[in-house]
Amino acid sequence: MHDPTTIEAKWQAWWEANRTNEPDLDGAARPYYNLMMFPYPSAEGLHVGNLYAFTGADFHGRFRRLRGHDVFQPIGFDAFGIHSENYALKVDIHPMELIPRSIANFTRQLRRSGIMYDWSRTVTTTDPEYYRWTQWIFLQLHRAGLAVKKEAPVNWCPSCKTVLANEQVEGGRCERCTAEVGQRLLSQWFFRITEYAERLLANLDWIDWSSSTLTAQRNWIGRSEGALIRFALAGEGDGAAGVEAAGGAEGAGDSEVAEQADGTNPAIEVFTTRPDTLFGATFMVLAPEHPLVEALTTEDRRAEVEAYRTAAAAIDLVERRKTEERTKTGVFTGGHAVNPATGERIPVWIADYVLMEYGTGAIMAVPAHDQRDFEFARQFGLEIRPVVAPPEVVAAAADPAAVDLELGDAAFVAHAAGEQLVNSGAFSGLHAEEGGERIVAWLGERGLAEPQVNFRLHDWCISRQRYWGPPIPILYCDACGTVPVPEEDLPVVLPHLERFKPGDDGVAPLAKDASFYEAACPSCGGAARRETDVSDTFLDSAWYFLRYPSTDFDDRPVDPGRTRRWLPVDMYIGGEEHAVLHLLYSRFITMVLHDLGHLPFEEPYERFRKHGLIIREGAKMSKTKGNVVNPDEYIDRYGADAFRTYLMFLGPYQEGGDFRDSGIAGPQRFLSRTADAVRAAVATGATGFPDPDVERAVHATIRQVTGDFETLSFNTAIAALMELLNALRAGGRVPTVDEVRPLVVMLGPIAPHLADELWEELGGTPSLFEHARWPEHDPAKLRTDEVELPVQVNGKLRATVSVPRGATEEAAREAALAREGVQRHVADGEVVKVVYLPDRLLNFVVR
RNA sequence: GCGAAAGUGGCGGAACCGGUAGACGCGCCAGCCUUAGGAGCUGGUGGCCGCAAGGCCGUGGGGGUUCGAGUCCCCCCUUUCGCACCA
Repeated sequence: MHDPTTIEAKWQAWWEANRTNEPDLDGAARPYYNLMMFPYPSAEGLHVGNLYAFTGADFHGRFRRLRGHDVFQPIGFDAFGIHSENYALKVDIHPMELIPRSIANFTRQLRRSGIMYDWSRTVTTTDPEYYRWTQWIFLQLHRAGLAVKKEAPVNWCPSCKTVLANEQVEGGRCERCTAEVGQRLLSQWFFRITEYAERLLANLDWIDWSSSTLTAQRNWIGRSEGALIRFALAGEGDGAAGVEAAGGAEGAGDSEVAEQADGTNPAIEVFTTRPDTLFGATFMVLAPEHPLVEALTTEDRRAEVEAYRTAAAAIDLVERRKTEERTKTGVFTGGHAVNPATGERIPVWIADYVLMEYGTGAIMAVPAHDQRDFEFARQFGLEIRPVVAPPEVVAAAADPAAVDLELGDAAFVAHAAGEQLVNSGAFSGLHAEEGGERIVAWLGERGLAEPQVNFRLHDWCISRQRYWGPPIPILYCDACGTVPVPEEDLPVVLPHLERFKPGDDGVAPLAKDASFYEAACPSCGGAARRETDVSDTFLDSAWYFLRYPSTDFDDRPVDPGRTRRWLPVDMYIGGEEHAVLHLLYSRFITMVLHDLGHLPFEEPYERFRKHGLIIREGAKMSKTKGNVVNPDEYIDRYGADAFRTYLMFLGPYQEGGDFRDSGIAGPQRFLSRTADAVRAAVATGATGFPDPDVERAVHATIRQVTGDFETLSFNTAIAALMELLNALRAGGRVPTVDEVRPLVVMLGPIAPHLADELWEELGGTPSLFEHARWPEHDPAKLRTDEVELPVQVNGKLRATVSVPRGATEEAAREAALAREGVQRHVADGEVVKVVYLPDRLLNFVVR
C-alpha cells in the first residue's frame, strides 16, 4: 500500500515551484482554454459537487495537455450576491471580512485536490479591480441604449417592509416573519436582452453544446410565431351582437370596426399563435394590471374589478407562477370589444391567468380551442364556439360554415394535421394553418392584424435593492437627469457599511449612506445622487472568463492580443443548473461587446458540456439530511488521487452518479497495484514487449482510453486501465517498463501525483505533463491471426469457434458444424439460410 | 400540463453501426498468507434445473419489425430533472 500523502505534497510543491501549470499566455503555440464554472465561495467550504465538476474538467484539461496543447485552466471566485450576504447576516460577520476567509479556505481545498489551476491568474468578483470593469460593461450597454430604467414588480414583505429575493419567499410567505408577501412596483434597471433574442436563438444552431442545454436555451427564449390582432373597444350601446360578418370576407369589415381602428378609440391588442381560431373568440381577457382596465370598467362593475385587482397584486411573484390545482378566477369589467372577424360585441374580463409580462397582457379567448380559455368559459358560463374540426367531421357536414362540433371536457387544440376551419365565414373549409394566414392577411388590409413573433424571454432586470454587489454606476442630477459615471471615475467602490441589512423602509442599504450617494454631477458639477441599487450577481459572472487571460492589465478589461490568442473558450464544462441564466447572460454580454467592437467573436463558448449531479447513496446531498461529503476528510484518508479517480469512476460524468463510501476502495487498490506493478517492472529492468497478447492489450487500451477521453467517458477510461493492469499482472507476471509506460502516461489526467511520481521512477524527466506525450496505438498491433467467432442457431448463441482471420464462409461453417452443440441444434431441421459476417458472427437459420 | 433524460445482477455501472448482455468496480463466497488487521494475494459470483455435459429464463410491462433486439417502431407504466397559466 503506497502512501499518497507524501507524494502528493511533493508534486504539488514541485508543480508550484516550476510553474508547471502556468502556460505562457503570449507565446503559447497551441492555446487551449479549458474553463470551468467558478464557484461561489461559501463559508461551509468546498462541496463535493464543486469538486466533481472541477475534477472532470481537469481530466479533460490534462488530457488535452498531454496531447500537445498549451492548456490554460484558471479559477476564480463568484463572491458577490445574496447567498454571501444572507450568510453574513446570519453569522453576523461582515461580508468584507467573511469572504476573504471563505476564499482562503476554498483555495486551500482546491490546491490539495490536484487540479491543474493556474493560480497566477485568479479573478474575484468582489475585488474593486474586477468590478470596476463590471461597471464599465454596464456603461457600455447604457451608452448603446441597452440599459434602460423601467418599473417592475418585486416581492415585498409588508411586515418587514423590505424587498425579498425569490429565494426568501417560502410558500407565499416571508421566510423571516411569515407575513404574506405581495408585490410592489419599483423603478429598476434592465438590460434589453430581448433585442438579441433572435440572434441568441439562431446561434444555437451552430455552437457545439450538450443537446439538453441547447434545448433548455431554446425553450427559455421561447420564440413563437403568430399575429398581433386589434380588437376595437365597443361603446356602451353600439355594435349590436351582429352576425352579418359571418357571411364572408367582404361583409366582415364593417364600417364601425374600420372607424375605430384609426386611433380615436384605443383598441385592445392581443398576440395569438392561433389566428385561425379568430371566429371562435367569444370573449377577451386582460391581465388585472392592464392599463386599459380602467377605461373599460363600467360603473356598476367598478367595485368588484378593483377588489380583484387589489387581490391579484397581493399575490407574490413566486406563488403566482405556481399554477397547479388553481381554478380559474376572474371578473367581468362590464366593457366590450368588437371581434374584428365577426363584428360581434364580446365581453372583456380580467383574470390573473393572463400575464402582463407576456405578449400584450391581453388575450382573445377561444374557449373551444384553448384549454385555459375553455376552463374559464366553463367556470363563468361563457359561449364556447368551435371553429376548427377534424376533416372527417367537416366531410360529413353539409356546410362547413355551419358545423356542430361536440366538445367533451377539453378544448380541441389540434390544428396542424389537416384540421379544417368551420363556422368561420368565407374561410370555412380551409386547412387551419392556411386559414390562419389568410385571416391575418385579410385583417391586415384594414390595419387590424399583422404577423408577429413573440418571445417568452424577458428583459434582464439587473437592479438589486441589496448591499453585497457592485454599485450601478449612475448618478441622478436635478439639472442633467440620469448621468452615467465617467469611465475614468470607475470603480464606484462599495463602501464598508456596518448596517447593510435591507432597509426596514424599503430602500436599498446604500441609500442610507449619505457619504456614498451624495456626489457631484460629472456633467454640471451640481449636487447629484448616486444610484443606490447594486447589480445582479449574474452580471459579475457573465464576463469573468473574458478577464482571466488579461488579469495583468489594469487599464483595460480585456487585452486584444491575449483575447485573440485565447478566446473564445475552447471547452466549458459546468452544471446544467446554469443551462439557462448564466449561459444565456454571458452569451448576451459577449454578443453586445462584440457589436461594440470590444471582442472579435460573438459566442463565448465554442463547446459546452454539462456534467451530471452527484448524489449520496441514492439521495440528494443536503445539510439537513447530514449526508454531505466533505472532500477534506476523504483526501486526508485516501489521498487526492484516489478521491479523484473514484469521483470519475462512480458513473458517467455527463450523467452524474451515486457516491458510496465503500466504492472508493476499488480505485484506491487500483492505484496501489499500479504503483506496485510499475516498481516491480523498474526493479527487473526488463524492456520490450515479450508477450504479443499483452502488447495487443496495451494498444487496445490506448485506443479505448483515448476515445473515452474525447467523449468525457472517464468511467470507462478508468475501467479500461484497470483491465490493462489486470492483464499486465495476470498469473503473477511482472510487466516490463515498456509495457507499463503507456499506462503511467494515461494515468496522468486521472491520478496526476502518482503518475508524475511513477514517471520519474521510470526515468522520465519531470514533469510528466511537460515531457510525456499521450501514447498512440498502432492498428497493426491490434490484429490477431485467429478470431473467436460466435456461432448462433436461429439467433441463439450455441458456441464460439476459433477460426483464422478472414476465414471463408465454408471454412467457418465447417468449424462450427464440427461442434457438437451446434450440430445438435442444426440437425433438428433444415438449414434455410446462413448469415455470415466474416470475423464477427455466423448464424444458421433452421426451419 | 409542457419540455428533457432515464429504467440492465445484491449495489454503482458496461455494451461502437441491431450481432457472444452483465466489461470494470463494490459487496458476497471459498481458499492462501498472517504478530486475525476494516491489510494483501488467488479463484468464484445474473436466476432456475442438472453430478456433469448441457438446457431453460433473463435488460420496467405489452405488441411489432428482423436470421438476430438492451439497442429500431407503436402503446403503456415508473423515476429524476427543468419550466411552470407564455395565449
